[in-house]
Order: sequence, then structure tokens, then C-alpha cells
Amino acid sequence: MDRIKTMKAAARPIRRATLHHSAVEELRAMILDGELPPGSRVPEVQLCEQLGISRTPLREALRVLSSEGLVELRPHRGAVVAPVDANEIGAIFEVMDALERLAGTLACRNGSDAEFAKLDRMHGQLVTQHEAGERAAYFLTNRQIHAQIVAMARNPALEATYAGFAAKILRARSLANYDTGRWQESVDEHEGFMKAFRRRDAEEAGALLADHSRRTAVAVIQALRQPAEPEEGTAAGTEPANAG
Amino acid sequence: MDRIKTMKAAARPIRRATLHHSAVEELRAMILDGELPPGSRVPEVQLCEQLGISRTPLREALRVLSSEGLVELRPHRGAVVAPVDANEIGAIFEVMDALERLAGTLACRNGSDAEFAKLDRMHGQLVTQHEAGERAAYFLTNRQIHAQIVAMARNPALEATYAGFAAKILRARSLANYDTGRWQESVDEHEGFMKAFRRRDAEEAGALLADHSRRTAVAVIQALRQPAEPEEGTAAGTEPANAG
DNA sequence: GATTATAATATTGTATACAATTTGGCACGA
DNA sequence: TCGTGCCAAATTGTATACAATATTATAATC
Repeated sequence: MDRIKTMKAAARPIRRATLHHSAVEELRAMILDGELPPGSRVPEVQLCEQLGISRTPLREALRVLSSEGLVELRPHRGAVVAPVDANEIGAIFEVMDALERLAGTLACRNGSDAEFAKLDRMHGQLVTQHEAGERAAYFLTNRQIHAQIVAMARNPALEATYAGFAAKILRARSLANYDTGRWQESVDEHEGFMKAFRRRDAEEAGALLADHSRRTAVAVIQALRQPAEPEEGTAAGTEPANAG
Repeated sequence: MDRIKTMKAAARPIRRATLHHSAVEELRAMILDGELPPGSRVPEVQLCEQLGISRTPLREALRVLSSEGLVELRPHRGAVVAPVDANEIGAIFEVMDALERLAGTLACRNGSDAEFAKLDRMHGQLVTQHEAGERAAYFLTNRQIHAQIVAMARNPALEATYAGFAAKILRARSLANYDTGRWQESVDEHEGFMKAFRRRDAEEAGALLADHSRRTAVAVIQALRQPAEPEEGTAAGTEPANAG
């Protein structure tokens, strides 16, 4: 959440090391990777020795993650990784649609030509990866494209809010393990809003991005409501292989 | 930020008391009331004895407020109350416009007749308070109306995000001490979107709310860029008297 | 006199010890 | 057999003590 702010500070001296800050990033990664599954309890002492730190910075990290909505704190009863609820994800997507639209509109207004050129290159890469069937790479490029669009909006508040919701949605995606039917459709939608971007059509780009988000929401929530298929590989650390 | 979540939990036993949680609310109120002015340093020990708690819960509270963007943490250099930057407020309002639009649209779709009736009563109260020149009361009712609209949207994610931004905007408002020319205009805009609400016209209501937010943004930012007039009363605890 | 190096002070970051609350089990009784 | 009350263990919440870093003051040098 405060990653934006630190990036904005141009001269970050040498290191940015406080244990609780590292703990936040570490725990957030563990939650997003599914290493700490939703609903699982988070015993403090166990995590402490696992991370090699004391309880004090760990607890500070848990408070931050609670504020981000990734864990829930129950007084005197410990912390649990926030469960992924289909209704909540639906609500998040409703807001996300509006944010995507705003990002698209502002990106047209504020993005530089160099950035639009870069966006075009990324889109080309996306198409290539789709044709080659490289799902993991496609998925990563997809996220980078959307992040690039948000960055082009030149709005730190939007960027931070977007990042928070994107994280929760990412978690839902990797859980739902959805994708198959949606891949081709998603690429087509990307093609659509890229055309609008090339014309710098702010309204159209925003509308298409919002629509893209809405359709993604339908697919994710549908997959989320169905029993998740058992994964083949190891549970922790598997690359999410779903299409945006 | 997590107020929503706790409200969602139907049966909250009896008390909800942890010192760090109380400290968060206390500090947040102090910041929003201007008791801790933007840019001021936040020495831990001093606040500890002021709140009658130890450093541990206070520090946890500071981490949460940092995650909310109300304070900035500089490693080994202490915490400062986040300064109110006109550019940042402008960015926040850009997002707020989109959220207001979304709230208006969803409220039309999901609000109950009883809620719309209540909204109507609140609006009547607003008009009365405007005519009577009761600024502080008007300002409170104004906030309650917008909160009511957001609540009618039935979207916890929207509600939480909205609350976070509203807090920062509130802080900017009380600092800028703007209002005079905008009061009548604001009431007229309220009248406008209330008409749309009575027709349950989701698109129109959302559009008018977004426009209302945008116009408020212009007034606030303009006031923020001008040197704030010296206040008459005491600096801390004065009721903000600006119009929405 | 200005500037830089150095040391003293103060403040923050972390670890550990203690207090409070919840949870699970067990005995007791209906 | 089920329910209630109580006790013990475990875990969380808080306070304090210690370590590390930054800030300020002082002094030495140019």
C-alpha cells in the first residue's frame, strides 16, 4: 500500500530495512502465493521462528496486513488469513470496474507517447504468448499491462487502491484456478481496448476496460463458486496459470 | 478501515477492547480534528503518556495509520502526520468522483424503499439547515447523506474505500476552511441528484453525484492552494464549518 | 570564521518478560 | 447421555529492557 509512496521518493538512500516492513512483504507474498491458505490460523510464535524475528515486528506486520484486508484479527483469539468469499470478490470487482474505467480514461489523457509505444509492445508480447500457449508468461504480461495503464493515469491514489484490490483478486484467481474458456475472449478484449488506446479515445478505452473487468469478474466468480479442482503440483509456490 | 468488517459480524459479544485498536481510533480522531496538524512529528513517548499506554500498542497503531495513509513512517526517524498536498487531494478526488458515481448507481439498484424514504428525510433536514444557516449541522448532515448513499450501494469494498478517502478529504477541508460561495451551489446539486434518486434513475444519479464530487473538488483544491485564513477560535476541536 | 570530524544525547527498532483472556478438558450433577 | 461449571494450558495483549540508528552539540582543523 505504501509502495507507491516509497517509489515516489526519488533518492532512497541505500537500504530500507526494518524487520516489520520486511515481515509485511514476506507475509503478503506468502498469502498471495497461497502458502498461507485463506482461513488458516496464523500462530505468532511459529511464524516468528520461521521468519527468524521476534513477536514485536511480526505483530506490527499483522496489523498492517489487517488494515489491507488480507488477514482478520480477532481480539485475544489470534489472526486468520482472510477467507476468499465470492460475495466479497464480487463487491471488489464492482469497484474494480470503476477503477479500470478511470485508469483507461486518465491514461489516454496523461500517458506519454513513449508509454503508449511501450504499451503496444507489451500487447504484442501478450498476443505472442497467447499464440504460443505460454500461460504463466501470458498471465504475468497481462498483469504488467494493466499495471502500466494504471501508472499512465498519473494518479497515486488510484494506483495504491488498484494495487490493493488487484492483490485480493489475484488470490481469488489462484484459488479458483479458472481460465480455460476465457483465454481467447480475454485476448480479444485486450485487442479492443488497445485499438481505443491507439486512437487516444479516453471514453471508449475506459468503457472497454471496465467491460473487460466485468467479464473477468463473471468468469472468476463462477469458477470460485464451483468446487476447485485438485491441483497436480505442490500446493505452495505454483505459478498461477489462468488467463486475465 | 475495518469498521465495515466488524459491522458485518452480526454477534459482536460485549466489548471490543484492545489498546492498540483504541489507539488507532484515538489517533485517527486527533489527526482528523486537526489536533495533530499535518507535517507535525509524532514522538512516541510523549503520545504514550498522553494516551496512558505503552509504546507497543501505540506503535502498532501508527503502523495501521500509515497503511491508511494518515501518517508517514520514516525508518529510524520517527513518524509524521501525513501532509495535505493539493496534488494528492486532487488525485484522491479523481478516484472519489468514480466512487460517488458507482455509489449512486448501485444505490438505485440495491437501496430499499425505506432507505430512499430515509434519504429523502435527511435531504429535507439538509435544506432546512441550509435555510437556517446552521453550517456545522448542515455539514454533518451532508456527510451522513453521502454515507447513507454509499451504504445503500450494498458494497463493503466500496464502503471501506470510500471511508478512507472521505477521511483524507475531510482533513483537507478543515484545513482549507473553504466554503462561502459554494454553499448554495452545493444544495442545488443535492436537489438535483435527489430528483434522480426519486426516479430511481441510476445512470443520472451516478452522473450527478460524480459531478457534485468534481465541483466540490475544484472548490476544495482552490481553497487549499490559497493561504488559509487564520482561525478565530481555538485551533483544536473546532467544528469544521464548510459546506459540501 | 567556516567546515568537518567526533562524541554525547535522544529517539526509534527489537527482544523478552509479564499479565490477561480464551480454549480445551475434566469432573460433577441433572 | 447431555449440560454446566471449573481448572489448566496455551495464546494473545501489554509493558519494559536492551540495541541500533539518527540528531545535535562540541571541538579541532583549514
